[in-house]
Parts: sequence; C-alpha cells; structure tokens
Amino acid sequence: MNIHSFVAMTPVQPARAHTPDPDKRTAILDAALDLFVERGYYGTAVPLVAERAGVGAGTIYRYFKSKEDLVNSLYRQVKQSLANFVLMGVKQDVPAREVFRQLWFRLAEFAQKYPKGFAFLELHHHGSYLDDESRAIEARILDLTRAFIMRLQVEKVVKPIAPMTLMIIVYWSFIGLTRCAQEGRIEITDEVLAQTEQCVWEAIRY
Amino acid sequence: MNIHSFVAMTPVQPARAHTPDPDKRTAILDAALDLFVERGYYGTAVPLVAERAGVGAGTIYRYFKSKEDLVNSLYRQVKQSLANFVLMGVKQDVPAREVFRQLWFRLAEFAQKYPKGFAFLELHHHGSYLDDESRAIEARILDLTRAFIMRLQVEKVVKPIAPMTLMIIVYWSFIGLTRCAQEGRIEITDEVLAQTEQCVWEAIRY
Amino acid sequence: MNIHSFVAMTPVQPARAHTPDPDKRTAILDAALDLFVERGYYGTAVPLVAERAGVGAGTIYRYFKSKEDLVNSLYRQVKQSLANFVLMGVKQDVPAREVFRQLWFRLAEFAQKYPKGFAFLELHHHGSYLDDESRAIEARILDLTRAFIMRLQVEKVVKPIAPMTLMIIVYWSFIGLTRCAQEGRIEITDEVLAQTEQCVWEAIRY
Amino acid sequence: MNIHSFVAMTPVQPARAHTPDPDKRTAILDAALDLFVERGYYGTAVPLVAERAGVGAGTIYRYFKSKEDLVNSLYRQVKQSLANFVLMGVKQDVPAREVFRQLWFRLAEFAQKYPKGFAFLELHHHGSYLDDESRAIEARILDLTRAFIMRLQVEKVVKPIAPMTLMIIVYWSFIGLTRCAQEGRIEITDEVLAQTEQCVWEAIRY
DNA sequence: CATGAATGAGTTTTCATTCAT
DNA sequence: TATGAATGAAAACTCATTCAT
Repeated sequence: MNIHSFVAMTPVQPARAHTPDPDKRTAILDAALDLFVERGYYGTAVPLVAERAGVGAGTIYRYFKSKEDLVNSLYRQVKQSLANFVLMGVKQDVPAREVFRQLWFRLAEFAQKYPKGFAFLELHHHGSYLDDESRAIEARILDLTRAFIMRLQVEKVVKPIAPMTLMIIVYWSFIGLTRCAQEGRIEITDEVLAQTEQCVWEAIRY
Repeated sequence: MNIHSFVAMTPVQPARAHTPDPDKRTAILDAALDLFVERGYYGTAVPLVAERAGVGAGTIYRYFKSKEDLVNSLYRQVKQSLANFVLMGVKQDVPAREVFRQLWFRLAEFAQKYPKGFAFLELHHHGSYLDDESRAIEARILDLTRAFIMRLQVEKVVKPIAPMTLMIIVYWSFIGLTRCAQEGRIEITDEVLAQTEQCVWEAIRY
Repeated sequence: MNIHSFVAMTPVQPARAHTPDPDKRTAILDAALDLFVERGYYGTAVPLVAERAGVGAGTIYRYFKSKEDLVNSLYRQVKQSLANFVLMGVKQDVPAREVFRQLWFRLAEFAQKYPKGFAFLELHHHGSYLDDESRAIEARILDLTRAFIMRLQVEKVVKPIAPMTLMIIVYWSFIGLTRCAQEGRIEITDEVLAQTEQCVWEAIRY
Repeated sequence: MNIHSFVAMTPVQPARAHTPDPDKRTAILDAALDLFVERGYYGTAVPLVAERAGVGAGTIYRYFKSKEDLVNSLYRQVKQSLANFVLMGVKQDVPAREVFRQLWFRLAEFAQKYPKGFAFLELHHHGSYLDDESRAIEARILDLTRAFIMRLQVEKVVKPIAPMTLMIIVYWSFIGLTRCAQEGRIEITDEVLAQTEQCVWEAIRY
C-alpha cells in the first residue's frame, strides 16, 4: 500500500500518449519517492531509481524527460494527493471549530499513512528544481485554502488578519511536528496531536 | 553588510593557527552562504564558491578540510550567532509575556538583518552532512530554550504540555513566516510581525 | 599478441557477473599494462588508460572499482599467469639439474613472450597499493617455490642454507637480467641465458 | 649521522653560485630521502619535504629547479656515495677472492649504515624521472666496475663471459637481499651475508 | 634571500543521459 | 518498446610552483 495507489484514484496524471504502461510509471515514481526521501534529490542516482523500480535505466527516460521532470511529476502528484485527501475528508456542514479539527486530523492521517509522501513534500529544498507547473499546483491549493479561511473570517470565528499569516502558523506548526518526529525529537501520539491542534486553534481563533 | 560582520563580533570562531587571513576565510563563508541558500549544498560546486569569493579553487581547501567541513563551519557560526543574538538581546527581569515578545522580535530582527543566514539554517535538509560538533551546538541551544519554557510553565504562564511541542509551534511558525517571505508570498511588516507574535502567544499561553 | 591472450587460456579471472564484455575488460587491462610499465602507476592517469583502450573514461569504472582495483587485478592476473606458465611447463621426472634448467628457461620464455607483463611484476614499488588478495597470491607462489627448493635440499643437490636466500639469488639475478635488457644495457641471447643459468646453478648447487 | 654527512666529504656536488647555504641544501636532501623512501616520489608533496627540512616551500626552489631536479640531485649524490664508499674501502693488493669478499661486505656495510640511501637507489621506478646527468653517473660507475671485472677475467679467477652478466648476478642478488629484508621476508645476519657471498662467488668464479 | 599563502591545472571518480541491440 | 552498457562532462580535491611580502 503506497501513496500512488491513492494517487491512482485521483485524476492528476495527465494522459501521455507515449507512455502506455501506467504500472511502470507508478513503479518508477514509488522508487523515486523512497530514494529521494532517504538520500535526497542530488544524492539519488537515476540508475538506482531504475533498479529499485525494476526497470532499465533507459526506461525512465521514456516516462520522464529528465531527472528534473521526474522529481517535478512526483512533487505534483503528492502535493495534489495531499490536497485531495485533506479536503475530500472534511464535512463542511459542521461548526467551524469542528471543520478545523477535521482538517488538522486529516492532515495527520495523511502524514501517518504516507509518511514518505509528506516527508518528500517538506523535507527538501525543492526551490532549485521545481518548475512552473509545480508552482502552479501549489498556488491553486493555496488559493483554495485561503478562500476557506476567508469564509471563517467572514463568520468571525478566526482572527481578521491576513489569511496567509494564519495558514502559515497552522501548516508550519504541523510541518515542524512531522519534521521533529522524523528526526526522533518527539513522538506524535494522539495526545500530542490533540494538544497541538488545540494550541494552534487558539492561535487563530477570533 | 553580511552576517559575518556580526559573527566577527562574537567569540565563536575557534582560532586556527594555520589560517592567517580571516578576511579570506570570511569571504569564502559569505560566498558559500549566498550560494547554499540560492542553490542548495549539493547544487553548489566548490569552484563556484571560490569564484564568488574571489579566490582560487584550491584556496578553499587551505581554510576548510572539505566541502563538508565548509558547510559545517558555516552552520555552526550562523547557528551560534543566532543564539547569541537572540539570547543576549533579551532582558529577563520583566513579565513573561514581555520576555516572549522580546524573543520573538529579536528573532525577527536577526532574520531581517541576516536573511540568508536564517534561511540557510532552516532551508536545507542538513541531516546528511552535519557532523557531531554541529549537532552538539544545536542540542545545547535546544536545552537552553527548553529550560526557559519550563520556567514559564512553573510560573503557570504557558500551557503545561511537552515543552518541545510549544517550541515547535513558536519556532516553526516563525520559520514558515521567513520562508514564505523569501519566496515572495508575504511581506513581513511590523504589523504582520506583531499579529503573528500575538497569535503564537495565544497558542502557548496558559 | 599480448599477455592477456595467454591469461585468457588460464582459469584465473574470477567471473564478474556485472561485466559482460570480456573483450573490453581485456582491452583496459592491456592498455593499463602498457602504460604502467612505461610511466609507472602514479604517472598514469586513468583517462589515458581509457584512451589507449579505446573506451570512455567512465567505462573503466564499470569494470574496476577504482584505479587501485585495476592495478591489483592486473597484478594478480600476470603473477598467476607467470606461476602457471613456469610450473606447468616443467617435467618433474628428470634430474634436479634438469628441472632447474627447465625452470630457468621457462621463466625466460615467459619474459620473452610477455616482456611487459614480466616488467610490470618487478619494475614497480608495488608495496603502496597492493591489496591483501594480491599479497596472498604472492605468498602462495612463494610457498610452492620454497617447498621445491627444500626437496632439492633433502636430495642434497643444493646448498643446505635458508631456501629464501637461494631463491633470492636465482630470481633476482633473473630480474636483473630482464631489467638491464629492458634498459638496453644487454641483450638476452640464448648464449647469455645459458651462461647465466650455469652461473646461478653453481651459486646454489651443493 | 646521515648519508649526507658522508656525501659532504665527497666532491660530488657542483658549486652552484646561487645556493649559499649548503646546510639548508643538505637538510632538504635529507628530508627528501626520508620521504621518498617512506612514501615514494609521487606520494611525497614538495611542501611536506619543506616542512620536514624546516624550510619554507619556496626555498626548495632556490636550491632545486623542480621536484624532478631534486630527486635527480639526490639520486646522483647517493649513487656516487655508494660507489665511493665501496671502492674506497677495498684494498687491492690481496687475492681476487679477498677483493670480492671486501666489495661484498663493503656493499653490505653501506646498506646497513645508510639503509634509506640504499633503499632509495633501488626501491623506486626511477625510470620515469631520471635525467641524462644521472644516467651518466650510473654509466661511469658501471664502467669502473666492468674494468675491475675484466681484470679478474684476465687473471682467470672469474668466468670469461660478458662482464655485465656477472655484475648483474652479483649486484642484483644483493639488491634482492636488501629488498626482501626491507619487506621483512628475511633478516640479513652476518651468517646470511657470508653464505650469500660464498654462493655468489661460486656463481662467477672461474 | 627566505617565505608560505595562493593558485589552477590536473587527478580520480560519479552519474544523467543516450543509443545500439 | 525496453534495455543497460557506454559515455563525457563535471564533481571534489591535490599539489608543484610562483610571487608578494
């Protein structure tokens, strides 16, 4: 069970006429995810990805234009998966406090189910190789989230300051949590999760 | 004006008998800081650092044993500078709320004065090349901070939950802020800074 | 015609599954042998070996882990070939004097057929880069030779002194001969060979 | 007590107007001898020679044109010292057998007194860097030795074959002895020395 | 004169990408 | 179409030599 089995359910991957074997593409993405998280982008040799994926080195280049294209494709898929997973799991017809709680725990569920996927999104210094399309996806997700926050602001349940600021506090607190957990500094128990959720809510609530 | 002009005022750098030209050493560290932030550690070739520093490629190896030694020296200097800057600028004989405010704005002042230095500390997945000494410095700073939080907990001004959790919320919110500012997503005005400080305080206060 | 055409007939080279082109491996070994003899190990750059072998520089590293691995592989093959060639060509059911003569001329035949191979074995100060396996091969050959000498001593046909001493006189006299021939100081004719064989025999005979 | 204190007694070093400090020159040669024997020519960095000699790196280039010039100067001095030492210690008005014994033990005495000097002469693959002058010295010594052998041949005490051949047997047997001693394969006791002298004499005697 | 910091050409080695099979 | 052996450009690092002091 891997993130791409989830990814596969989403309409993210654009149909590329010349790549007739989606299983092989998925195998390559899975292998790349594992290795990028373990060893970093620059520390991962393409032939190694091929070997782990069980394909020839040249085959990778039938599915991806370059190593950079591979990492960008991966980034897009995982980012989109995260957004889908979180947003699709939230019932909106409940009080704002409850919606927030759901979002937080949905985020936690994703990070727990697909730790490598989440780690990949936040662990690296993506800046140097992300392309415009990847940045566009990020921007779209950001817009969705901003819209949601603004709705809460209209309802006067969260503070009337720049939505971006509120998002940063919530999301980066969560990232800090997972990062520290990865490095073994803390363990993310249900209790910790509940406590931090409460803290962060108090940070943003009206 | 660069972080090392600040670093130079602190007694951080261990005297290395065989490197008699501190200017050149500083020039190399400055160039490395710029480039590591721009392109990442693995994305930065040593000759490029040399060129930007205005020295020959071989010269780097007169001041640093290896590229890894260079990045670790840089990490230690900046990390220590940050700790010194923040802790030395805080008056302790004031209410806890005020101490927290001072810490936050001191952090912000550092990040504003030496944006690349702060970015460097948090932008990378340092894990793969930091050595024991660098980790020791990190641990020492962490301990200091934890001790401070526990004092606030005894005074019942912050929540009685794991100090690490509280630290994460505060510090990673700040990191998120600077990271987004770097990427041009927000601008860190005095107002934003005051608002976020207030939010984060509400997250951790008792 | 090169030493490796001989080597190829012997079961020396261990099967390396990941190197499916023995021709290319042989071409690299041949080029390395030429160059190491001409310019020494440290005087020979890897790309030069590649060029002479007619392959890319990177290709060398598909067949050998490192330059040191290359020189050790070469050393082992040549040393083993020499031992095989000499020992396999000697009939043992003849008088000791005759066995010695056969050994001497067999050695000479090898040195004449594969002058670079023989030169390589003795020309260098191998000490600094030979690994344990290479030394083990050397030790094994030494033991065989020592055993042979001790048999002659029991038969009272050679002097009853330390076998190592006798070996040194014989083998290093031969090495001196080939070295001087290489440097053009003498020419190794059949007559010279016969004369020296007689001299050396008189040195060690009882 | 080092070989160059001996060297100093010989008229070998040509007066070079621009090198006014023979002590410093000697210090450099001594350091180079030590290091070349320990680590080989290519394994020895010039600044290391300077450090061991207690001079600046640049100073070496006031006494020697280049690293190659340094190794050649060293080679010439040691080679000449060896020749002087051996030839000057031999009384000629005794029977040929006795002269040979004296030569052999004089050689041994040199190798024992100045092991590094002797090792340097024979340990390396000098071929790649020795210049014409060094080769000329070698040739001169060779001629002297050849003349001596031819006298013995006229007296019918050694075999009437090419003098070079006889020289090779004697000298390379001795080299083999010292080389094996260095590598720890044998120990050169007085007994071994006497035995080998006897063997080698029997090799060349009429 | 003597120095030793600085250099850049050269070293070994890696790896993203290609292309003959 | 899929492969993986081959490549060569580029990486980190070394060191003989120079030259400002």
